[in-house]
Amino acid sequence: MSDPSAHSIPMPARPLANVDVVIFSVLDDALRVLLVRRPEAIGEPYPGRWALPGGFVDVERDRSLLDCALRKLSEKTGVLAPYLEQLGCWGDATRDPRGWSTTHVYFALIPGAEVVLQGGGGVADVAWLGVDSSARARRLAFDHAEIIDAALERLRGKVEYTSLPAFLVPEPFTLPQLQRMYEAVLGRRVDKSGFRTRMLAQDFLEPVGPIEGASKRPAMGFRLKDRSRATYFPRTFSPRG
Amino acid sequence: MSDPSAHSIPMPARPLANVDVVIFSVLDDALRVLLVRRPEAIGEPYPGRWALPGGFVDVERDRSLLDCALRKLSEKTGVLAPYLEQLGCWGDATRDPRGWSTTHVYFALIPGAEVVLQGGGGVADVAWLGVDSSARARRLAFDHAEIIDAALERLRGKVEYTSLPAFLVPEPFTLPQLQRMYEAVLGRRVDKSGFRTRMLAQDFLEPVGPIEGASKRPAMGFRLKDRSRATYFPRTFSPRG
DNA sequence: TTAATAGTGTCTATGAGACAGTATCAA
DNA sequence: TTGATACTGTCTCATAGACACTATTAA
Repeated sequence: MSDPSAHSIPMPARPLANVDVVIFSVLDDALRVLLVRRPEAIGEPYPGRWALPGGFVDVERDRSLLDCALRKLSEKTGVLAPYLEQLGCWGDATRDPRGWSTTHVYFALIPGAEVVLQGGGGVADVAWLGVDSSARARRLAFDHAEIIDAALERLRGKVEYTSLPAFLVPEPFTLPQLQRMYEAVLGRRVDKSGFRTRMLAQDFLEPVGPIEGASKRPAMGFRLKDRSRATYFPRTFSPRG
Repeated sequence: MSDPSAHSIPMPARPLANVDVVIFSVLDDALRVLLVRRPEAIGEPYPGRWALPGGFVDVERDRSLLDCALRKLSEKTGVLAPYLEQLGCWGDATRDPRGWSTTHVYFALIPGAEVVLQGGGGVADVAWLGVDSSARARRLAFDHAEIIDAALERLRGKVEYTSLPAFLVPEPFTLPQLQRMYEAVLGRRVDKSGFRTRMLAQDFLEPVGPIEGASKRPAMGFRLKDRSRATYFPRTFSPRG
């Protein structure tokens, strides 16, 4: 790390740099997204409005954008190792009244059972909101409604041909439980037999013995062979629509 | 747009904000990426090394990150309306010796014939480099080798199930020409009959009359019905590997 | 006629979708 | 035995892949 003043070329004005996280989970068979309420302090934009968890990059504390996203996620949910991927960047002169602003958005999938909502850290409230109408009905801060739309589109699109919903259910899970995650995200029923064949053919699940008590007949419990990445299927779910 | 000093909350230190563009094209049946040589001026990092075209966001001039990417692309290639999508963001404390730096990377597809390489703008040289070994063999500036790897992975992955290569060939084009674009990106041959069936079934091409002179027998010319977006196929190209 | 490229027909195997059927548990 | 859920078998149909075939031009 060098001292900027040692360079002869002047550095240009810099935009504000944020990181926001779209955290998805399935609760009560419904896909939900985590929102926090904006603080009411003087000078804060969108006071009291719902927003994605996030905030400025802390160049002293965060070694990278990913570090920053993991920090913001653990501050709000206590979850340390979720599925996390970069969604994209939004940046323009008008999205933040404080000036030219960029945000680097990550999207996370976490099992509903593992969540412990935590306030503090400059937010007055934390809550799960359904993605269908409630999130859109409330007026979100910044361009966060647009960002959530993009995250939803990415998630629903990828669920058609990846194992992403496996990150929405706590391990070990049964195939019927995993199927319910797919159905919650896709918003439609899928065939049981085809679902089983499809999942087992990809060889990304590892059986860990039957799970009892969850239903009448015990089902085989599975866990991911590799929690660090999703599996891609060679076809989408329903070509025939 | 408000004056930052009017707010009571102090703004944090800000990272440097860059935009870089990975510009792909197919020349001589080989996939290539556009690189520029870093300037040699005092204080410039990686002087004389090859790098992706890009640079600092100009908060006075660029209204958004996308504007900035389009500006940098047209400065180097003269192309105004290519296929352009966001690839992602890279940002950490060490990628630029001048300090905590973020870059917002876009990836572009342009037809080889339309390119007019243009120097100037602070670069000593501009060139197309093959993606296979030459780009990796030369030591690129910053983390641009890693970024190109990511762009290649994205491109090759999407080509399996999208119409992206249609943006690499000038309109109007014939199906055999389009097939050569697919083969150049994928690095393997594909079956002619299956290719034709697949392309025409998706209904994203519009016939515009036969093209003569290109070969012995004239072939039907096509153009995209919608140049603003790619078409997604329901299956990948070769499930059987 | 020949060479070269454009375009089509046909066979086969795969595998998804649908759904009926069987297995295994609790009560 | 009944009900509920887990799991399997089977039939059908669409289509990708392979490849041989025909069509249309220039020379």
